[in-house]
Amino acid sequence: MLTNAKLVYQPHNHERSTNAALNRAKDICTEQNVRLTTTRELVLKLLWQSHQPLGAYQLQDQLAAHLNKRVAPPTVYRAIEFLLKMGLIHRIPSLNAYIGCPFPTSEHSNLFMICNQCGSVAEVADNSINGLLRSTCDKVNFTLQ
Amino acid sequence: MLTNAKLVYQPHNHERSTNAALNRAKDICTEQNVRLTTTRELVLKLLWQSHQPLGAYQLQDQLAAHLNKRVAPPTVYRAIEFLLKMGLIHRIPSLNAYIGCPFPTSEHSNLFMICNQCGSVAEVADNSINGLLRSTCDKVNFTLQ
DNA sequence: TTTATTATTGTTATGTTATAACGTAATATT
DNA sequence: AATATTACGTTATAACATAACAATAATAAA
Repeated sequence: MLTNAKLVYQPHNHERSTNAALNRAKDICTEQNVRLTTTRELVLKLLWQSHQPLGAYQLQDQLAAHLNKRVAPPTVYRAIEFLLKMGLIHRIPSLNAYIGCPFPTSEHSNLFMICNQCGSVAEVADNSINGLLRSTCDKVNFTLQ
Repeated sequence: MLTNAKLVYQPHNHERSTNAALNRAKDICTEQNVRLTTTRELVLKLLWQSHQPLGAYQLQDQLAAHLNKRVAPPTVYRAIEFLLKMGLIHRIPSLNAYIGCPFPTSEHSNLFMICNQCGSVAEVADNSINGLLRSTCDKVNFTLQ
């Protein structure tokens, strides 16, 4: 089972894990021949620094603060769209919020544990859950995506 | 395994299943001593007639058409809130849409199969999935809700 | 039945999330 | 350097959701 639950819930070197994630992102983008521009990287960094999911307009505020200039929604949403496409972040629909993906290269269905008290989110990728979901989908003639 | 997949995807007596759902709803509300008012019942009916999830503003339009008068968003959202609380409908966050619950009295975690082609949604309640989710939550110190 | 209480609905305004459209700038390709 | 492609800036607006308060209807209490 793959999970970042410990990383989320236990004391750890935050800056270090953020840097690791950013470096992984750079590698992935280089390999895919796409550009991790300043804005895109900053959004990713903000999401990793938070460890709680952030909404698009929270990102907008923080982005504006860091860049010392006005930032319009499309700027944020473009960065989000890019990062989603690259598998570097996830959208959590029930929160209208976004969060860094701890294992961007691994093929996995997304399962999130969302704490109703503190709002933190841990991600879990589990083969047995995946398998069971897949077979259940088969039963009702769906294909798991 | 509990699912309404066949009901969603195979020819069936639509009016009949809608009426069944409405009657069940009436029973539940009577039992719980709450009122299934005209608006609430109509919203539930519209959701059942559709069999595809409907957004709040689609419901607003249809509601207005049926009642022959202007209907404001809060009216719709209040009905939705009530029906959600009674377990008669579900919200599907990834679609910002709502759908009738086929087994409102059964305790179950919600699992939705959403067709990317046609937009139809089937609901599945499966004990083995539930169990696996629960044990996975335990592993990472969460409680399944 | 009259009054009091509670639940529900109407109405206006506004908050929050997300995208369309179009122009400009930066980067890569030839 | 000229051209094509990709990314960004800007304005406006669409889509989804709720706050606040007034009016009305249903139910309970007197």
